[in-house]
Amino acid sequence: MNSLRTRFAPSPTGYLHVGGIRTALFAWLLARQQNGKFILRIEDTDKDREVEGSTQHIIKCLISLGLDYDEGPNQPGPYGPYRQSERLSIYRSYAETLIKLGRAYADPYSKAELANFRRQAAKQGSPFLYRNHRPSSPPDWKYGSLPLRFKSDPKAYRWQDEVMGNLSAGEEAIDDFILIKSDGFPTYNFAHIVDDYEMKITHIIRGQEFIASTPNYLNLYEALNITRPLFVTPPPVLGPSGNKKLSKRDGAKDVLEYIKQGYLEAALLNFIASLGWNDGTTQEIYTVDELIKSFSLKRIVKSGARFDERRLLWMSGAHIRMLSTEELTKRAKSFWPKEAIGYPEEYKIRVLSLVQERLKFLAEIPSLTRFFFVDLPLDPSLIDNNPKLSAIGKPELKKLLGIALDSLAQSDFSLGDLQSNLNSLLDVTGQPPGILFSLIRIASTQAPASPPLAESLKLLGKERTLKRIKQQIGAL
RNA sequence: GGCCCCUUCGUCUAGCGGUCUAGGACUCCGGGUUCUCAGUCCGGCAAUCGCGGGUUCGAAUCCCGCAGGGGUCACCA
Repeated sequence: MNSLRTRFAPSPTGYLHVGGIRTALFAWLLARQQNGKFILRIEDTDKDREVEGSTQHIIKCLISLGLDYDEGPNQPGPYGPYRQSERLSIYRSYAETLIKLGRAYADPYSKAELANFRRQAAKQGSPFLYRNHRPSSPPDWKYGSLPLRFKSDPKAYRWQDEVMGNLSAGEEAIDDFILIKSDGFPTYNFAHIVDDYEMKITHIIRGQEFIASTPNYLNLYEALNITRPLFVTPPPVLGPSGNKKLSKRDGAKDVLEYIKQGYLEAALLNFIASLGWNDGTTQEIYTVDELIKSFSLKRIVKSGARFDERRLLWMSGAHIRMLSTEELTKRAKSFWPKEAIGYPEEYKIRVLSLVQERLKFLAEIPSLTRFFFVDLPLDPSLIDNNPKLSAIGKPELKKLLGIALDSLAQSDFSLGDLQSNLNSLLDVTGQPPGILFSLIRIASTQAPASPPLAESLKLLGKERTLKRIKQQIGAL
């Protein structure tokens, strides 16, 4: 029985973008691979920044991606509750222990005074350290009025990170940070340490922004005399344009948006995992199961990975092509154009299998398939913009279509018969396929692109095909 | 500014002292696939491995400097 436990601990301040999901994904992959547990913990200790409904939004996103959690807000477990706002008494008792140990004290300074200290430090070009201003006789701490600070024991640290390797920092990285805010809520710095310990988390997977404060955490673990989980720090995911960390501010999309556009979860996970991780082989496309099997902390790279949507697009198409017809049909359900209403399931399945290999994401279905369901209005530009066709001239095109119409009227519209019918048209007219087939394709679909001609006509059916060709003839 | 981390094709990456005149994938470009789009197959462009010094018979790989980038220095997480 493996006791590995990982957690994803977002704060409910909005949606999740690719960077956030990657952290969750790595934690989830590790847990699933090692038969451990994946815990979702909501870090809602900042009432001001909290965004209404975002917890539900985050959960929806995780579940849509298949990142299911074993313990969490609506998934009871032995170490709940899993919302920090519901664990206030736990933090308070840890805080009181620290006070008894002489390792925490009330912060008497006003915000203005603090700001002043900070200004001074900035003026000297040195980093601000609260402990340089540690009050000699701090007042008693009253819960819910004054902030409580950690009384640090500054020293240099060296530590192991499962990804970054050996890390170190001098004592200047250690400070008297706030444990409990004046509103009685704990800070992240305090709450996550208590929770990870209480919830028996074995691996903390989190972004690089926490490396700088790790020495503080180490100091606190010592003060509390508790063992720390392993640290796993993947590199940042960078924005597409440059070298900044991917952020909502710079337009990072809600991952749920990709789901809504019909990017497959497997493709999304495959792509996100490949940002900063590889298994050392040349394999690019992974199913979720393969990801679980191959994942390894040891193979997470150290440098930041840029988010490139083109690669995602390619992967998404690749995953769609791997789908069975049944699976694709199931997933396509909510993406049909409204014109498809009323068509039998069997017909839609045939349409789908014709466009499957052309799809990059499911939201493309309507534009690719609409002509299979409804007669599109005649689009003269389709012929005008085709250099070969427009060179021939309308009267001649009209004549050609007339011949095609008569010939196709003889066909039973089975695939084989259509094929030979079209081929013989080539002989009869003496035209190359580039002209004849283009013409028929445009006439019968009125779409800029479509699957191969014979297949399309067969699916369209004789009646509709002939009707559309007649219409085109009338317009020429 | 202090501290910490990172640095191989445009992008994601392989690479752990010789098999690297640096491999794969995406993108892009050319060609085949009886029409279009996509797919697929074949081919091509693309990194003197951030720069400068060492160590070594030999360095993308080890060491030292420098530069660039990122992170952090909140009663945010």
